[in-house]
Amino acid sequence: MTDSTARLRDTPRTRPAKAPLSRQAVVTAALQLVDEVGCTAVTMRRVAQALDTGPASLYVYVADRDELMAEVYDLALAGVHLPGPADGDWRARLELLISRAITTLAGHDDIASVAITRVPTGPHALRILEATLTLLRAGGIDDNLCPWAADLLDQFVTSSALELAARLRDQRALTAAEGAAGATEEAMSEAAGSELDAVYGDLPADTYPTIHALRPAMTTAGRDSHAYANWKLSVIIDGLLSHRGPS
Amino acid sequence: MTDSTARLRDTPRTRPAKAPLSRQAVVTAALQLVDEVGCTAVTMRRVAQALDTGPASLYVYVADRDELMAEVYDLALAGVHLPGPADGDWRARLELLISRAITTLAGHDDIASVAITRVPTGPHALRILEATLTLLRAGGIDDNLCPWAADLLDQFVTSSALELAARLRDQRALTAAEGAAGATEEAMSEAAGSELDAVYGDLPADTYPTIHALRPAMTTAGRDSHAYANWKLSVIIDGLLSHRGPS
DNA sequence: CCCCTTGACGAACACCGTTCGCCACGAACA
DNA sequence: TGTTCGTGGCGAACGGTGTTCGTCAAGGGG
Repeated sequence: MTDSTARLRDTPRTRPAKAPLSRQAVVTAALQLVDEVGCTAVTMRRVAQALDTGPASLYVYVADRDELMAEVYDLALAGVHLPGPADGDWRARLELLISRAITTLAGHDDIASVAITRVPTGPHALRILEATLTLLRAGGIDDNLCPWAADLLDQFVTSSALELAARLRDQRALTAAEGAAGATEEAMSEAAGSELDAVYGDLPADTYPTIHALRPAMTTAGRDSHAYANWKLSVIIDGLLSHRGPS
Repeated sequence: MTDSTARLRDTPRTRPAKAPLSRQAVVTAALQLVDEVGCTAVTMRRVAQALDTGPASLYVYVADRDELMAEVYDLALAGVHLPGPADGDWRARLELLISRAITTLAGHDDIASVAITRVPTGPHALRILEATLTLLRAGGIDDNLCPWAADLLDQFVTSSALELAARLRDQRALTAAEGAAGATEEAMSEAAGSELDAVYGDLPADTYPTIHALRPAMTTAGRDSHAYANWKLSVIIDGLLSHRGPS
């Protein structure tokens, strides 16, 4: 008896500034948790624990885990600053916008994966879509093609963010393992080109002649460079421009 | 006693042609299950049930669920036929190869999602990579750029397959719901342009002027047409070609 | 002052991936 | 031929998940 009443009185006293538990608080805590433990490890129980409450309390503000993650996705996109006139012409601005979107999303682990299941319709996603469409129009892309082009770019952003996030993640895991065990040589070789080079290198030359012939260029060493990502983006924009004149 | 011996004698007699439970049998059953109930619904328990055994038996042939899905992914890729000389020049063949990869993958629900987490190194993935690289070289793409170009195309295949699979899935769910309830009007409007058009349509014109201006072209009606996917692919190839001359 | 709506939440349900340990079976060997 | 031993098959269980239900306390309206 006294125990329960004491606990009831103590709990609010121990946490007097406890969050009023709004929808925004839930989403913010979830995003922070995504950054700390990764996307798949963000469970309703952990989010609730971060707000020190029970899992059932979250469902007052959020219908699903999916809906929560969609909200987290849009909150992550809030960190993307739109390029301004000082950033150059339309093409420079577009490349900057896309690059920022990719790096920002990849900075929150696999959060971009929610954009695969459902088309994002949050305010920040729309803000970026609006900016993208404006820049494409400024580049002279045909009005009928702009939505398609924006969709293609969005597809590129999502997949690039996921790829980058995956690389960042197992790079982090690698350095962590390196810290634990002193396998410097193994860690070095894996960090440099991962075991993918070994896979391509050990391929029989008669079955895969072209892979074998291009093996020096297949190394994943230069893959993490910004030049690679920028090259891909410029390829897409060049392709869009070649479709500008004719419908 | 008699019960147990009877059961022991009956079980093999009831299932005399029971599969010897090989790795291939597990993977095949998993792929079939993917087609029937969808990717996320493929659980170890269900795969085991399809082979009428227990979940623990699968771990003799497969280390993880991840490894199983990776194997399923490669088995799915076995269904894409490589274009031959009769299919036209290098560009026509490349476009055909990419299109086939997308539609084949999308035909097995979200199976392409395994290509996001881990780089596919199965035999069929390598077979397709080999063909892609060969066609790119035939197109005059610089040898140093071919791996990058192949990676870009692969990224495009994966994301396009996931997008297409998602559309196929909730299109199927829609027709199923239509069959259950007779909401013909609602189903029609949703099937035609989904609720995405409504989202874009109800956007305030002052906050999102470009989206509003391009609204007629933003309709998702024509999005499922093959023309759309082909256009995106041709944009990428055009972009690659514009990088052909200079390094 | 009482009632009654509503947010908070403990407990539970159904299910998941994975592991442990036992059991029966087939082959190798005496 | 009899015995032992390694191994595939698998029942049972563990720790975890998303989600729901029914209860409970608090606060505003009558």
